[in-house]
Amino acid sequence: MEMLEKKYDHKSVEEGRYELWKENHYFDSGVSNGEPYTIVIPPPNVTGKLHLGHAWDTTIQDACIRYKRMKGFDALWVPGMDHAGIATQAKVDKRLKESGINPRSLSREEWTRHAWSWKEEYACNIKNQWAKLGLSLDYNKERFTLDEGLSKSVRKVFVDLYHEGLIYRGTRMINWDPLAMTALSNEEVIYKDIEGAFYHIKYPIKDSDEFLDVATTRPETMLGDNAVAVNPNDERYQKYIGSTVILPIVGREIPVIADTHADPSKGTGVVKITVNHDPNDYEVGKKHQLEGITVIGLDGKMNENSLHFQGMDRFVCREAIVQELKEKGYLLGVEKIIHNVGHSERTDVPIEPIVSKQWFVKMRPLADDVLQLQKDKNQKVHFLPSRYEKIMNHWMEITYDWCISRQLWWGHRIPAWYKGEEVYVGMDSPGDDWIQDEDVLDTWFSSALWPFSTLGWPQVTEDFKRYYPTSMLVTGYDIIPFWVNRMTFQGLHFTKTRPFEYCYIHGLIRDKEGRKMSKSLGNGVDPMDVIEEYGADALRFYLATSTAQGTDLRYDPEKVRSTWNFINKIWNASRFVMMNINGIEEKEKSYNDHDKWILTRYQNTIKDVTKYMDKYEFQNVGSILYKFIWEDFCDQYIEMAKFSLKENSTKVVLKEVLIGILKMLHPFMPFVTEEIFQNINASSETIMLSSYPSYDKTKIYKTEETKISDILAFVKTFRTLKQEHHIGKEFAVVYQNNEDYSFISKLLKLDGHVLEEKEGDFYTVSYHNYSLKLFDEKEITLEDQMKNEKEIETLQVSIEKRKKLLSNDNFCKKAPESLVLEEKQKLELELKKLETLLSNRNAF
RNA sequence: GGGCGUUUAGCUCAGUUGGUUAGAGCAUCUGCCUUACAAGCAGAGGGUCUGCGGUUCGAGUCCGUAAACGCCCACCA
Repeated sequence: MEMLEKKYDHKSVEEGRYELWKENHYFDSGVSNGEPYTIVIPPPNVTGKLHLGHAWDTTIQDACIRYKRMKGFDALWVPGMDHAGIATQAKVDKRLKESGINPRSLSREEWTRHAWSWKEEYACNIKNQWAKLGLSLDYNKERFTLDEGLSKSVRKVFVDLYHEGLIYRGTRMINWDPLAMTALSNEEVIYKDIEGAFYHIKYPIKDSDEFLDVATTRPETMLGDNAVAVNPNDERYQKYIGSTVILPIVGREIPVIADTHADPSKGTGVVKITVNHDPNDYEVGKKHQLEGITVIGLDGKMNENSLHFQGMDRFVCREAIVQELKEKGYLLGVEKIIHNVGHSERTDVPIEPIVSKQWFVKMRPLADDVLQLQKDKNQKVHFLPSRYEKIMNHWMEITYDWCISRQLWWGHRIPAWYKGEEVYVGMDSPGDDWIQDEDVLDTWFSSALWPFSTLGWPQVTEDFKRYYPTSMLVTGYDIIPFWVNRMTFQGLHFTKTRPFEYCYIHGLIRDKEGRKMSKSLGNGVDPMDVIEEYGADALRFYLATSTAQGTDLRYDPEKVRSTWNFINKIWNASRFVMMNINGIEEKEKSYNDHDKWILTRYQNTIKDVTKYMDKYEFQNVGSILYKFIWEDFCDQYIEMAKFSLKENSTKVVLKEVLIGILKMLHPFMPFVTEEIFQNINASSETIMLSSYPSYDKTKIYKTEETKISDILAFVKTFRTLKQEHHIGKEFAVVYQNNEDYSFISKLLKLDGHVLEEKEGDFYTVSYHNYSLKLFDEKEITLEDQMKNEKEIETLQVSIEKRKKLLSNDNFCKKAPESLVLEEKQKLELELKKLETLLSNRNAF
């Protein structure tokens, strides 16, 4: 046994440990023949560094995996990363531009080579960060969304869905990102409140002096207007239905149509219809057979249909048009408003609704299957906390077809080939004279298959058979619509089962003021910096145990620091144990009272911790362990053990309880627990593969536990009284009776203070069966008496309340018997205490 | 418009089948260098659990209602 260093030094403890674990294959699955327990990591994007949110997310998973592994499960944690289409492409383009290369001047093949080298670089960074965090990932199973196997499953899913009629190609109005120059799904559009205006424009009625007041937030689209609509029931405008208005500036004639889309209560009740630039108008246009005119191009600039505005950016054009309308007398007014505008999730530019030919997944049948699944208690995905199930179900109810094609180079190429008008969808090219679709699939299309594609699907591999469906998925609530929902319907459709039994949802990490961590606010925290300062163990324990399931976490460095203190405490307690267990005999049958006290509490701790680990309530695990270790083990037991260090039983108990503590902490603080464990066992055996403590009721000693607890309560009463009355070193005590006072004397360090008998004023200190007289040399002051009186008063109130409660027939009849008994005992204790206080009063 | 969450000590948060003296960390106050740890030890103070109403012998916990803050979804010419 090597002695530990005097101080806990997280750097030297963590240094090199991960590499040893990895080399020794401790992370490998398939070693245990226990029941499989599987988690697939939410694959981080290969676009940058891991942030605190990743650290949180992966710590939770690692804690689960390590716990289950110690419990004898065949634990598999699948690592991997996501190619992150738009995000990565944007980063690669940016880097190319910075080195003076126009990314679009490269061929697709050349560009892709750059992207892969980017991927290698960032994947390497991420793996280093995983190592720093101590994640026990099985690297034998590592996957990347663009690797060969996963690409094959992506194609298989596409092809199958196509043949089932659940994927189709069609011309629809979609969300277009003019900066990334690609289509987006509805989920990738973020609505933000921004300042804008209602522009009231005069649309003159043909051959008349009259006009219609049309309000719009997007005047630039008027160049493409196809009609003006009023509600058929709106009396104000009945007479105009069927007439013609002249589009200002443009001079084009467009009809006034009747459609319920026009809401009489909104604006002026007259709405312009721009079929090609608004989703609602698009629908109206279809109904009324209006031919759309596109005026904004894919790059967000006004196109050849926009007169002298051609070439202007859409927002520059807005200003220009408003100016011209004003000059020509068509502008009736401008009304400033705050309105919601859709922005691209990735590039943050306002999205442009455009009409385009894209690939879609037909959602209704797939979503209905999930809704059906969730009605089956035995087959459903169980959310933790359960309220998040509603988020998924709601999405499944309202979802519309998913636009899956992206006009990018980085991703899975759509397995569709064209020859003239012919379309072929299949796993491979049908021949050289066919041209493959240029587009790639939405990143989430491949992510949706992650739980099973990583395990070898569509092949029915050994891994797939053994580890699928997975046990648990851990992610933030913000990812539910993008990922959890899609994994669920794809998993269900293709594997006929839920992809994971449980879905553990955590919140977002915020700063101390509750703001989201973001680059623009500059309030982000790099987990690697925290690890440098306090170590991965402190960060992990803090992250895993600080909040209840599903709630946000306000990051507080002070708490990481206090977790470091906690580890330092464990470190020092371990040093104490190791200093005092020389010559230990491992077999021991007889224990003294305080040994039995801690053994009993230790067993109860195992029971509670196991219960909460199984329920994934880590907050509770954390507080139980913290309290047990710091208060029971360190503050109380170690102090008592100092009286019996020569006894083998105490050595055995110190070692047994410490090892149990290390094991229970290990899922959260893998490094330091391993370090101490190996030192104390003087072997290279790893704590990772040791067995988790299990509850043993034969080691519960109720009588002794109660007795020592009473003694400790008595000791506390004594100390409180001594401090409150400023009793210094000169004092004397006289015992009222003689039971167990040698133990109490040691705890209170009373050597030399105990007298047989003494006359004069004294305080009585008592708790339960223990009682003594405490004499102080200095006079008892008025202040002391006041304190005593105040205590008597509050105690009397409490006694009255309890008496009243116990005399309530309803309470005695309806409350559980044990509670009534407990109340009676409490009353008894209070009455005894009152007696003591009253006798103190008499002494004054 | 539909839904969800939060509101508990100065601050950040626990409190999961309702049980009567509501907990922790940090901060504050007092006394201690007690040989594992002063990043520590021994004590103390601090809360009418957002308001109102209800169910109950008993409510931080369940029900109803109001408010503040936050989030999600949908719509917004």
